[in-house]
Amino acid sequence: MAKLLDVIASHDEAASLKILSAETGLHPSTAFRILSSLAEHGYIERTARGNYQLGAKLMQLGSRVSASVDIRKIALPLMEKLRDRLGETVNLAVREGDEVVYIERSLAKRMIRVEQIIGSRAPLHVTAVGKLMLGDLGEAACRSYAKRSKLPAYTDHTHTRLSDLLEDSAVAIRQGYALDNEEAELGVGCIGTLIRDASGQVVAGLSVSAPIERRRDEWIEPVKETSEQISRLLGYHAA
Amino acid sequence: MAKLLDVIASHDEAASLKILSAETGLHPSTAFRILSSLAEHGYIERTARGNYQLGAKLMQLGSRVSASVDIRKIALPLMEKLRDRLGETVNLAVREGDEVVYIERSLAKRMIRVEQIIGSRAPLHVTAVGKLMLGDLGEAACRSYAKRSKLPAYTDHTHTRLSDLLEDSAVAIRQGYALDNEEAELGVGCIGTLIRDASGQVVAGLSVSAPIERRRDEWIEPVKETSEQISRLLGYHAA
DNA sequence: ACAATCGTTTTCATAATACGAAATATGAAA
DNA sequence: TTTCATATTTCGTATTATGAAAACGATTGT
Repeated sequence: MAKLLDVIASHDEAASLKILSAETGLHPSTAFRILSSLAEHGYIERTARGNYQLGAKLMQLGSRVSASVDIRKIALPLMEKLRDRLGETVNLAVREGDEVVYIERSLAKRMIRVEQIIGSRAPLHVTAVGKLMLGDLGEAACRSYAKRSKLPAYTDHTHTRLSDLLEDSAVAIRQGYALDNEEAELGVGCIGTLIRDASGQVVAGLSVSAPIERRRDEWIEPVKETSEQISRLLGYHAA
Repeated sequence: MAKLLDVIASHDEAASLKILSAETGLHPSTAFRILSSLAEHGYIERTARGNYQLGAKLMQLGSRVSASVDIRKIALPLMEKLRDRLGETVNLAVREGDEVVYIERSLAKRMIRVEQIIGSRAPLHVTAVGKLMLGDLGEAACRSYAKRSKLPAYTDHTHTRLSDLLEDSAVAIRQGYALDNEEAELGVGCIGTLIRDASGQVVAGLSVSAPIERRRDEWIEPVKETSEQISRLLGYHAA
């Protein structure tokens, strides 16, 4: 049953019994019976042509999944995979007021590594993820944030001028990732991306942190991919 | 399995095996095995205390349910129940631009009845559902609509003054239902409510239409209840 | 219009496994 | 600790799922 639902979900169009039995490896008559039972309970629906697609019941149940099913549980395995691939610390952060809070991490297995404490905070404008969140909220919200926070400098690389911040966050959104060039702490560079849920809302941010001289542009794609995978697991699917 | 998922979904907190086996009528050991299997596949998760709640997999699958799983299919049975209860025509409409479009109906079984043609349209400000949609969008959008449409009169009951429309739609939102007092056609009265999906967005409107002299205030509650049921089936659950 | 073909659905004998009772383990309260 | 309630595992039996094959149905080509 799980195989069938996965295969149906993997198709954009409603799929035929033949395709489903082939891709799951189930005997057609077995697949047929399971599908009939699923359809009876509303987990899948049949189109006019008799093909199968996911059903409304999944929507109802899906929407009731407690928000407390932590993003962390879902993200951690993928974060570890990314950490192993890049060899550097990977962080998961959410927004809380005008700060990002680190809620999960996967530490680099190295002597010299960046170590964010879970629960630690940083203002939005000094982190890659925070700048993306600002960019996502739009220029007005960004201006308002600047006014409230006064854009305090954490290092001499921090964007303390509104115009710089606006430019940086707008570019970040356009590119789908943000850099942090020693803006929070000297010697530390980050690459950050956003994570969205089923409703398209930004719910978290993913970032890799490394000593600035070790950071590589080649990491951008892997980080983007990982955050996209996490978003998909949370139900996001690009417009 | 379906029973178990339904019972889990019906609880706000994670439920124990005892509760689940009792409420489904399944033998505890049977329930245990099914739950274990569901958990293995991610359809449910276990809390630290060993209780069961819906899992992330349902979110993923739920979000992939094609939008083409028509609201109509889900709504029609409930519309028919409402029609049988009130004895009058029930309509389902969605917004399209500055109009509502009727996409489904359940006709009264009477000689004299209101008959909307599926696919027919009406401007927002002359229908109960349309006024609710305007109210939901807020005052600014309502003003902008009035400017664009010029609020043409369909009968001498139509609200053609912006102030009347603003007042009416704001009241409608506050009450959770709207009336149409011969505003679209003389002799026809409606009671309308909104339908929302899992993300809380308004996706459709439900209305009962009857000759104005037959319409009763007692119908308001049944109409509200029915639209709430449909919203729940679409995954909406009140904030 | 008819046969042929392909995909779906049903039937049926058999093999697999789900079932419930009971035994055992776990953990919270006394 | 001991006790009690709930959760988990075990095990023989009964139920049900399975795949092969047949029946059915729709679509395509002749």
